[in-house]
Amino acid sequence: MSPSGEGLRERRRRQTRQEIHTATLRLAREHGFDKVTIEMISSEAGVSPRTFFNYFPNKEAAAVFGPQDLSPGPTAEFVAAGPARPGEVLRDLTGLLLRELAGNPPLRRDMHDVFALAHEHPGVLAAMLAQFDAFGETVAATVAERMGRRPGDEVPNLIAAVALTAVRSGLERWSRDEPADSEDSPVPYVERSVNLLHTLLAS
Amino acid sequence: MSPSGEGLRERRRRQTRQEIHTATLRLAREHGFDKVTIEMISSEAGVSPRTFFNYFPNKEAAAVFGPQDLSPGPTAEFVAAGPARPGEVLRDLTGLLLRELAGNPPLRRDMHDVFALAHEHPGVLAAMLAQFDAFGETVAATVAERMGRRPGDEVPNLIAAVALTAVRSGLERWSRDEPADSEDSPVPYVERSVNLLHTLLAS
DNA sequence: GCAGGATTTGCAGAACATGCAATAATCGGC
DNA sequence: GCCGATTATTGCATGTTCTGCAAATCCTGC
Repeated sequence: MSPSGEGLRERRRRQTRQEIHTATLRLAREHGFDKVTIEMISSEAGVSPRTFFNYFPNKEAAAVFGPQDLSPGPTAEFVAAGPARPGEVLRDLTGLLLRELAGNPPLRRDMHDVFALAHEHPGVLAAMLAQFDAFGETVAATVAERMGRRPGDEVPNLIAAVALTAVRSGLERWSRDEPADSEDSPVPYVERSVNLLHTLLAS
Repeated sequence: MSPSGEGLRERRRRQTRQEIHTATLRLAREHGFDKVTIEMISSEAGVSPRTFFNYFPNKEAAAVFGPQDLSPGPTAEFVAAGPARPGEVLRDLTGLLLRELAGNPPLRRDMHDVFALAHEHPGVLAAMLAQFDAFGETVAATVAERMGRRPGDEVPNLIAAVALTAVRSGLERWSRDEPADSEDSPVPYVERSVNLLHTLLAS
């Protein structure tokens, strides 16, 4: 295994995945999502069509491919804060997600494209929601760890799901209100949704 | 137009839709979802394969097709209760959704099948989440009406999304814990999630 | 009944998706 | 550096999905 914690194999794999994804978005922007074929995407990404299907089950999944994990640093901090009342954990979690988003400009650009696509193509929306859901599971696991509960426990599950719902709601509005090329940030929008959520709790 | 409020055309259309849906679930239970072809479904439902695609874009959508609207009576009551603090509206809404579920046994049976399918087939999960999301929009419109806010306003949107998240979380657990053929009700599960949600807000 | 519109259907063809087996690349230990 | 084992890529064959189009059929309202 090479010096870094991750072998060449894994790195290349991650890279190919990313390349297929960005190729999909680029081509969709250029020609319209449903004029784009798997063949075009594969060739743009420099792999065979058959390989495309080793990475994604379909175009929609390739378009919405996003973050699988929270970044380790802030997460460790979050977990270390230890057990607390559910409401507090929720508050900390929304804060964590917000910082995650604030610190990752490429992710935000990607998100804007994906939401824009999702508005016009039901299949993309479905794939995006599935992606959020999957991400929610990993978030729930982190929350469970902090709370000293088993993974799969309903409390962390619900906390994660509610937090992500608020985040998604903010991103949704952001993607609708802001034009594609503006150098805007979704952070204020998401903050707004998150605050609304906490207001909801307090009334 | 015939005596009832709805023409023959509309009724038949709704009926065909329903028939394709139940045929899909039945065949999926019998043969496994991915062994089922559109041709099988169509023939089981008594339509041509081409007609299948007039109703649904794909197998997944046919499998998860569910309620599009809240029932009129309870909804009118909900709306008539008039403006209130967001937290109260949320509470009323979760109550409404719960009663909706409690009063509709066929829907529950359907839900169990759909969730079970979704557990094994990512594409079905994606379609189901999209279905929930779409339903969320109509719920949000109802909430907006009650609160005297424009449709699309972020407050009703978030309230609807959060409520449905809790409901979904309960259904999720129910479908995992209860075997397929038990004559159980998801209501206690959903109640549990809803109560948890309100606890979350209160802490 | 009849004109107008909606629905169903068949057909043709492109694109999607999967299993399988051959080839090529990487890995870890020596 | 080399080698056996593992993993990834690719081409091929094949059945399925999905769409556009035009013909035929069926409701609807008058």
